[in-house]
Amino acid sequence: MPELPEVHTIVSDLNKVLPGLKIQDVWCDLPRLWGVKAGCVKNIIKNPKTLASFKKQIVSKKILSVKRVGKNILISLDKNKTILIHQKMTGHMLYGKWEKTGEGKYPWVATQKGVLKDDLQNRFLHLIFYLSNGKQLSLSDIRKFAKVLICETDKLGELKDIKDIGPDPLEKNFTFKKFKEILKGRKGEVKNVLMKQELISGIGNIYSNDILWEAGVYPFKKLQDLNEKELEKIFKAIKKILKQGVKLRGDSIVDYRDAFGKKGGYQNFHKVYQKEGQKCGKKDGGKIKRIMKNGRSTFFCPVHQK
DNA sequence: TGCAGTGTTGCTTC
DNA sequence: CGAAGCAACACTGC
Repeated sequence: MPELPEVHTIVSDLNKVLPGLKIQDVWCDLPRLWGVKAGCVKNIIKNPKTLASFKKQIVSKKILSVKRVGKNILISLDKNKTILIHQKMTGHMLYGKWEKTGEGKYPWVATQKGVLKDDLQNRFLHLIFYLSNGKQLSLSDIRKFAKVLICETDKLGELKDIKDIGPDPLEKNFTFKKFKEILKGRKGEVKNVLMKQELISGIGNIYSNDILWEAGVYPFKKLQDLNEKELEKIFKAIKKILKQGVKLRGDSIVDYRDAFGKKGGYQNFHKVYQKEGQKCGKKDGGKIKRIMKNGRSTFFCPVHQK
């Protein structure tokens, strides 16, 4: 699930605790995470086929830093290795401590007090890095869509996941001029376009809905029909809504947690997302409508989003 | 009970 | 190029 604000929050949390630690061991119960289907690229990634070979590449390496590229988390290690993690729908990285209590479906139990006791957070661990300070970095993922791969750091740029990704909308150099250049000559529905990671990185279904509400633009309006003023409103809304998401530490409408297991706050401030039937928050706003399209729900105010 | 829907992406078809 | 459907998977809510 995580979109830019959620990934941003996790990455900044991890950066406070991980740099300097060594990875001492790895546990994983999901062969897909290191197997052939993990999107490995020939000649860049040595496509490990066993957990042992996966481990071999990272065990005893030191964590240097954690970065975000779009919705990807990059954990850079010494000896020219980088772990790339895409959390997809329900994945999220947790920092804490768990113990394996059995071989059942949910063998892990949190062994520290506080929010990590939350059942939801401990039932779905599929990958655990054991760290040199006794703590663990874990991937919790209900639906098991997450993607993890290990790459030579100096070849990161050759990875599709990095190479084919558009600019980050919160960067200062993401200006209105640049935004227009990216969209120039493109067609298609504006909401779909906003969610295209190869054009702009980090926006998903929640924030694209709310961004277009903020901008007052109909989500299925064609890009070629937008005038300068509408484009500017969308540009400003992207910055505003994403910043709000970051400030609130992400959206925990279902299972998202930050790296320490705490919920974000954006779910309490949705503009239209999952608010079908409720009144739009703008003056003279209508009743929020939902349309299912391309397999995803779109929410908007039929009165002021034209 | 059964099925539509869920924050993502990539592949296929039209 | 773009829209649409589906698959990967497990759970929730109607």
